[in-house]
Amino acid sequence: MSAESPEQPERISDAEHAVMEALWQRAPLTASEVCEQVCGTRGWSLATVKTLLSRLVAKQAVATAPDGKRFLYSPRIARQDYVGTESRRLVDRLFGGRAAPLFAHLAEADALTEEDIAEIEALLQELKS
Amino acid sequence: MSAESPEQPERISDAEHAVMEALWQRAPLTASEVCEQVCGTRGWSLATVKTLLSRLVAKQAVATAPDGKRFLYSPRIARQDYVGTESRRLVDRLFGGRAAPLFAHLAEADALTEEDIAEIEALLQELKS
DNA sequence: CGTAGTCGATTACGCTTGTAAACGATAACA
DNA sequence: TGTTATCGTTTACAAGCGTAATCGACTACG
Repeated sequence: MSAESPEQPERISDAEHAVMEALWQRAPLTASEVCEQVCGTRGWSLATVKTLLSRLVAKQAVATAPDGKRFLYSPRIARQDYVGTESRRLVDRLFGGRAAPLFAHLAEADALTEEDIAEIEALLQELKS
Repeated sequence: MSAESPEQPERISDAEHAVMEALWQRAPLTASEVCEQVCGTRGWSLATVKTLLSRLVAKQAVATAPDGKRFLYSPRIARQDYVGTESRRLVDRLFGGRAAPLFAHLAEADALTEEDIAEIEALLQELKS
């Protein structure tokens, strides 16, 4: 383990998350390239993306590498980890930390496609072996 | 359908959610009774609970009924619904709306207990019939 | 009748978030 | 060399949130 990082990762907000998604999909990117990915769908200006990138850098969720006069941005946290903590948060908050009730809820709400069911079944088989 | 409620339900914050949980568990309750349920675990003062209750009333998530000089508070939205939208939000944001990847993730992160697995398996059986 | 307790309502205040404009440095081009 | 386009940084500002103190009304007790 590396030294002295309490590394209690600061929460990433909703808007920031959109930026992370762009970087997870392809990195490193310049601020303008990130904007190309997200400004359209979210209706943001480049300035907004710059702000979000700075905040993410401050939160140590994104790293910068100088490239001439500008920076290239890359994720410092793995999507896997982010998704993990977020899922756990939800399961803890809403389902007492148990995954089964979440699953039951999704089932009841018809949020499961045939495909989902098949895949989950396959996963279950694996887990049992 | 009833008239003129755009009824786009305002987001319930984290702290507010704790209050909702108390009311979902037992209602109606006075502000002090809610405090008894939550002030301990969250380290809040009664004043904080009162603020949260007011905000929930403003958001139409909680209803008040006068009882002598004070109010009795009850949830106006069903836990089922809240849990539903929150789960869907997560699944949409992180897993492209598909439940199977969420499940896969939980499995991979060892977030599933033996019990969970058994229950989910049972649910699957039901779904298939 | 005064006073202490209790309610809900109002006000407070610092932090985060969403959204962006303004600024200063620099590189590229004319 | 002067100007323009482009970076990252700084500043801005309203809304939402966490956390609470204060206030005005009222009740119950002495």
